[in-house]
Amino acid sequence: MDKSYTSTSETDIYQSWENSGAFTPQIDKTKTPFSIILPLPNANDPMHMGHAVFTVQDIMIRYHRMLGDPTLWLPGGDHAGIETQFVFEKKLQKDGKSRFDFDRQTLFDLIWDFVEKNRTLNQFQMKKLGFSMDWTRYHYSLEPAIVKNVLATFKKLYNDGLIYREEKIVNYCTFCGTAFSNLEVVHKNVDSHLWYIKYGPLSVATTRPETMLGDTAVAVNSKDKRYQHLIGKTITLPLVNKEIPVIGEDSIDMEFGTGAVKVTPSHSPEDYDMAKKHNLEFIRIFDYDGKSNQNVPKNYRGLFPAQVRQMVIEDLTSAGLLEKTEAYSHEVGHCYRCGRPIEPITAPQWYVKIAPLAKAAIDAAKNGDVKFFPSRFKKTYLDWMSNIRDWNISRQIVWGPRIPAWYCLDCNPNIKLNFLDKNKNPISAFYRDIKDKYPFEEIKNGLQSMVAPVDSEFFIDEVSECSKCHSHSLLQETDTFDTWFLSGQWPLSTLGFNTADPSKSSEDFHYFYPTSVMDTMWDILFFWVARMIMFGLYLTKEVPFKLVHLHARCVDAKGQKMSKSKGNVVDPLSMTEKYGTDALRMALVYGIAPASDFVISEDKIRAQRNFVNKIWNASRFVLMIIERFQEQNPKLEISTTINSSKLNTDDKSILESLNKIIKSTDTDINRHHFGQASENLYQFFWHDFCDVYIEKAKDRGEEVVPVLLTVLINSLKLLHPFIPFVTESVYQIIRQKANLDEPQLITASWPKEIKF
RNA sequence: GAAUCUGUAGCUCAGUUGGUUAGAGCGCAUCAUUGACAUUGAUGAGGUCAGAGGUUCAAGUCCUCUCAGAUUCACCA
Repeated sequence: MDKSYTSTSETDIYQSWENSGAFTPQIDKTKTPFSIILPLPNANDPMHMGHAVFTVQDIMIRYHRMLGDPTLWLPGGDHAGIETQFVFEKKLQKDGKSRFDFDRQTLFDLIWDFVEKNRTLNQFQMKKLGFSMDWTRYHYSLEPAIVKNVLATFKKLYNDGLIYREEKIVNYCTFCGTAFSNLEVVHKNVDSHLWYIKYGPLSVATTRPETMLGDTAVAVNSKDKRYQHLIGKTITLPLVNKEIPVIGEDSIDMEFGTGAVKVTPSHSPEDYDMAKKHNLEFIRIFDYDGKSNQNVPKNYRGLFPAQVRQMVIEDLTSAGLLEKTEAYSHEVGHCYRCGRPIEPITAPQWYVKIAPLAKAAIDAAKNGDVKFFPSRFKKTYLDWMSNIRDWNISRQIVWGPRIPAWYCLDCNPNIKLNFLDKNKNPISAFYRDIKDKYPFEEIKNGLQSMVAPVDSEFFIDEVSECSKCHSHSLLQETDTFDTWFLSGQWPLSTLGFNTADPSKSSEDFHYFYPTSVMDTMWDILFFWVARMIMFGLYLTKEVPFKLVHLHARCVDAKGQKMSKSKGNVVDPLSMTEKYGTDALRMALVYGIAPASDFVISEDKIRAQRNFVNKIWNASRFVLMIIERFQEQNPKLEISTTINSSKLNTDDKSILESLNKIIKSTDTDINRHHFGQASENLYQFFWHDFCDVYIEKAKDRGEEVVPVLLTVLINSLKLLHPFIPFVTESVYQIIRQKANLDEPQLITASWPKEIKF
C-alpha cells in the first residue's frame, strides 16, 4: 500500500460500483424498498456546495442498501424555466441581441441547444461526489413522456373545474416580460415619499403618484366624519379631469395620511379588491412592456412609471395641487430574478384553484402521512398552506411547455398578437386589424407572444379546425407553465405514473411510490415540496414521500448565502480535487445540525482529509502487522473469527466500544443526526481504535489479528456511507488478504452486534 | 405586522428524552517522535453555556421576560 491515501482511484471505484449494478435496485415484493428522488438540479447549471450537501441523501441510500433494502436514488435534471431563459437572455445581451429578435420557436430551439451542451455536466459532477444514483432511471424534465404527463394533469385539473383563466392583478416584471406567483416576489424596504395630492374637496396621500392617471375612485372609511358627506358623490380627478366616485370602505385606516386613498384598480392589489367589491372601472395605464398607454392623457404616453411620476409631480406642483411631500419608507415588491420593481398589472392568466388541493395536503401533514424533519417545519408548512391563494401557473416566457389551450383567431379577433413578419419586422397588433394583411402561416411561424382577452374561448385539445366557425386559424396559448407546475409532479413523472390512465402506471411506480424521504433545503419548501404533496395527493391519493427532510444550508465564512451574483461560491469539485471527495463529504456532515446554516471552510475539509488518511494508514499498519506475523508463522490463519477465551481486557474494551458505535450509528442515522453519527465514528476510529487499541497491539502477538480485522472491517462498513471511496479501496485490499466473501463494500452487509 | 431560528472555548460549531468534572475540529502552549501516519502522538491553557427570573432533587437542555443577531411569510395607501 502507498504511504498515504490518494484519491486518484475514485473514478475507477465509481465505475466499478456502477458496472456491478449496485446502484440499480431489484424489485423484490417481499422486501420494503427505500427510495429517494433527487431534488432535480438545473440541468445546465454546474454543481455548487448546496448540491454537495446531497451527501446526506447518499448516506441514507448507502445505509439502506447495506441493510439489504431494495434501494433507489433517482437522479434527474430540470430545464428550470425562467432561470434558464434568464441566463440565456443575458448571453444574448452580450451578443447584442434580445429575445425580441426571435420568434418563439427559434428562441426555444436556441435555448434547447444551449442547455443540451451543459446537460451532462452535472451528471459527471454528481458522480465525482460519489453519489450512488441509479443512472439507468435518470430523467430530464423536458422528456416527451414527462411533458405529456404534465399536460394530462393540466387537463385533469381542467376537467375537475380546478383550472380557470381570469384577469386579475398579477405580479408582473416588465423587464422579464412575465407574471410571477406571489412566492417569486421579493419584498424590499424602499425609502420613498408620501405625496399629498389635492383631489377636489379632499386630499389623498400616496406612494405612487404616477398611477393617479388610472384612478377610478377615492376611498374613505365610511365611519370617517370628515368625509361622510362625500361618500356617493363624485370628485374631479386632477390632470385627467374626470369625475370619479368617493366610496366608503371599512378597511381604510383613518389615521394614515389624510384618511382618503386614491383607488387604482389596475395597478394595486388592494385597490383591485376594492374595485371588484364596489364595481369600479378598471383602467390599465401601463402596458406589459412597462410603458404608459393610450389610457392616459397624450403628453404622458409611452413613458416608464418613473418618468410619469416625475411629470405628474411637476404638473401637480405647478397647478398648486401638491400639498406636501413626506419621507416614507415602505415595502415594495421586486422581481426575484432581475431585481427590478414589480409592476402590479391586471392581466389574463391561468390559475389553479388551490383550496381543495391544499386541504388534502394540510390533512396529510396533520395526520402524519407526511412528516417533517426537523419537526418545526410542519408548523411553517401548515401556516403557509392555510393562507395559500390560487396559483398563477402561467408565465410569459418561451422556455417550457406551453399551456395546452388553443384559440380560434376568427372567433376571438381581439387577440393581441406579437410576431415577426416574413422580413423579421416586429408586428404588434390585434388580429382583427391585420387578418387580411398577413397570412395565418406567417403569423404562426413568426409568433412571439399573444394576449387573449379573458373572455376568449379556447379548446383544451389540439384541433385543426374550429368546431364553431370551421376556421383553421388556431393558435396555441403562448403562455408556458410555471416551472414548479412541472417539477411539482416530479416524483410521479419519474416513477412512471400515468395521469391519463393510472392503471397503466409502471411497476416502478407501484413499488417505490410513495418514496421514503424527500431531502431538500427549506427555501423551496413552498415552491416545490408543498406542490409535490398537493399534486401527489390529488393524482394518487397518496403523499409522494413519507418524510420531508430539510438539510443544512451551506454559507460562506461571513454567514452569507452562497450565490453566483455575490461571487462567494466555493466550488465543491475543486475541493474534491485538492483533498479528495471523502474529505469534502465528511466535512459537509461532520458536526452539523439539521436545517441550520453552516460554514464550509477549507480548514475543515483539510481536517477531514487527515482523517481519511488516518483510515488509510491504520489499515496499512494492520496489514503490515499481519504480514509480519505471517512471516513468523506461515500457517497463520487470517480470519475474523473471534475466540472469546483468548481475549484480553483491551480486546474486550474495543469490542464493547465497537458494539456501542454500531448501535449509536444505527440510531443516529435513523433519526437523521448525521453530524452526530460522523462525529462519533471519527472519535471511535481515531481515538479508541488507532490511538489506544492499535498502540497497545504493537506489543502483542498474533492473537490480536481477529480483533484487529473485525474492528477494522466493521469500521469501514460503518464509515462507508460517509466516506465511500477510501473505505471501498481499503476494503478491496483487505478482502484479498483475508479472503472475505462480500465482493464490494457498497453492497456488503451492515454491521451487527459482535458476540464475544 | 406575523412566525421561526440563533446566542456554548480565540474561530467554526456539536451537545439525543433535563442526570456525574460541558465536547470536537481548527488555532495556541509545552514535550515526544530514526519503522503505520509530521496528513503523527502525549499533555495542557482556554467557557459564571447572552442576561434576569422561574419549575425541579437536578437546567446548556423545560417555562417567562429582556437584550443582540438571522431568516421566512405578509396586498396596506
